[in-house]
Amino acid sequence: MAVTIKDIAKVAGVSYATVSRALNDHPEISDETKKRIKEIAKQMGYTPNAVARGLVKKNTNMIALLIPDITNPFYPEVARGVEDFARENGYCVFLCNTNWDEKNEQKYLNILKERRVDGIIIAPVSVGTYEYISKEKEDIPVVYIGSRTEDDTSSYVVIDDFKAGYIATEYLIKLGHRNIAFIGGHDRSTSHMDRINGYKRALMENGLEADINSIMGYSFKKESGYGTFLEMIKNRKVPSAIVAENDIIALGIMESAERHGYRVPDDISIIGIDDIEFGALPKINLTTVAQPKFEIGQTACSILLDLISGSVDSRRVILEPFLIVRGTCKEV
Amino acid sequence: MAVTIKDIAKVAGVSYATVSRALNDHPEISDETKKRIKEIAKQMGYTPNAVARGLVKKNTNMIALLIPDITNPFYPEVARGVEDFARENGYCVFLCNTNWDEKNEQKYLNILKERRVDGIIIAPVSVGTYEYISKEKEDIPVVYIGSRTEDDTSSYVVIDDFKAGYIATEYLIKLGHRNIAFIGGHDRSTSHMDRINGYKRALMENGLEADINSIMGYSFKKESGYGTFLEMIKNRKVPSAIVAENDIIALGIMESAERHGYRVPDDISIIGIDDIEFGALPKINLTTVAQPKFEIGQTACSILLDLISGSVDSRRVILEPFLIVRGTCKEV
DNA sequence: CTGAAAGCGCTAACAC
DNA sequence: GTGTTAGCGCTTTCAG
Repeated sequence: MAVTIKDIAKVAGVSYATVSRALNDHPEISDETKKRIKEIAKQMGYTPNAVARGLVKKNTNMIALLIPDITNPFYPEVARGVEDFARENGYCVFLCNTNWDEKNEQKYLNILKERRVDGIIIAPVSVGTYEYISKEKEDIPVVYIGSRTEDDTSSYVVIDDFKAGYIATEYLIKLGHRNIAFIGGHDRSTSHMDRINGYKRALMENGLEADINSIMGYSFKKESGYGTFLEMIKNRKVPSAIVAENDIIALGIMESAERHGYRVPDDISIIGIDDIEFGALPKINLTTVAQPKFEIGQTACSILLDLISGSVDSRRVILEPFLIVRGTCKEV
Repeated sequence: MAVTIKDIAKVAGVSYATVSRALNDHPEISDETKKRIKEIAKQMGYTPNAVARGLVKKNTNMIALLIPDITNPFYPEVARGVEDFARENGYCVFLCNTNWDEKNEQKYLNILKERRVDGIIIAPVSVGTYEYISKEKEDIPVVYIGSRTEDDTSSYVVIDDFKAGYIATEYLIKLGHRNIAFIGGHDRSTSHMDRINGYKRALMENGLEADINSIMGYSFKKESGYGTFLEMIKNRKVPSAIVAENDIIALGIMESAERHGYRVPDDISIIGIDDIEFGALPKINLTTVAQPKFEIGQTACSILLDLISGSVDSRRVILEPFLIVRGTCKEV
């Protein structure tokens, strides 16, 4: 059995309240006693029990970060931002991978609530997450990332997704493309809808039609890019350029194109959104609209800690996306 | 304040022990009362307090996974294996990114101990981790991944790293290469030493010299590959082929080669170890020695849960690496 | 400056 | 089948 403050008290010949105070550096304890007790604690190999402390203090100094896909390099970079900020402020982050599954997400949310984490940062699987979370929100602070809410009592950190879609499309248009498709995920996502709207707007402003049939895709994974492009080939509807909703989808499209005899960017131009590290490899050289990933994580964590401390009620931050021109788009 | 079992007891007109038993499906409680109490609990929005339960039950149903680099796609895939297995068995996994920093690692280990996680799976930053952990091992079950220990009281899951280094080098030799360098991380890692020994053995068995100067690198990150190859160029010591200790280092080497006028595989052959997803992209097409990533995670978690339940004392598993021939190596 | 004692929310004997 | 009670390890009034 692990050693407790009672054991220490016995050895030190003081009450266990004194031990608790000494170990927590309470000002009312004499420096001498503090030093003596800390010494004894160390020698006895004492490890404070955070579970017991959590029970009485009603906080755990743990926050959770729920992400849908740990294998998409976008999220690890966001996680780094969260972790860095959390660590500097004495919080420990519990990283949970929901794997794009609402069941998993709900389960984690439940467990996290039971574990009494102090707060949650979540990149929701879909807008369906909102109604589920809204119930608990009173109990536990939540910051959304990559997904807006309509109300102004929630907190979130997003990029201007409309603008991201717009920038990508506009760039392609300026390159002379007239037949531009959009391949993305499902429509139960605010960022998806916003990006599509940005895409449509850019088309319209340039007198191009936003054909509904040119908006495709089914998930936020690489396969969606691969499979959807394959579909296009089969249907003989390969456009001259594609806006991919994110970089891994873009990578999937490139892979599919490559394997079926289409050269990028000679036969088809592709632009992504996110700016994941692997897109920058010279062999890939993916043109993309970047998100400030690390900053998203940092900002979200900063807001969450403010929420926890009660210094703010809610905060919504919209960061700016920016174009990174590399080699997967070509003038026509 | 959250609702507790006492509140429920009051409403239901029973003692709170009864509530506890009903909620935990104890057999001694009549089905009727169970149903009634569960109904009341639900209506009152009760969430069990896992902190309090943890205090008395002395377990938390949480395990931790410590990885050195969440941005190396190798680890997320291992994490998926751990998570899947853990989830199926009612455990929650706490993912911690140590960022190749021993300080962070120790800090996490401490926090985890205080939080009384039931067990830990760790890919150590270096062999220095061992001495630090050995102290706690009696208290809390630990499974190492990607790193062996000498003693036979520890548990680990690794691949045969010697063989991985050997297979990679032998393949290059069979392709006709005579001047083969090795670029890897630091030597405070068992997998590093093993892979190098495999590399050396393959060279020796084929009558080639294992020149100490051809073993280079300084970290397990992409930069190590990039920078080290640059060094080779400067020193006019570019070999005809390189064994990279892992795939992201290989990617770094390829990037460096590419940017400095070396074509892969025409001017230089490169083989990696790991088989990360991005290496399989057609534009990259990295030849590599694969590790069963998901299986490593699964197996480690399975062992850990056995350790926790006490059904085994320790277990060491060595998985087989296997060659995946793609396009970055060429016959000379 | 330190001790005594209550209590955080829950589980698990031990009664009845 | 259900209630009573002790106690998990700790923090925090309240006394002194």
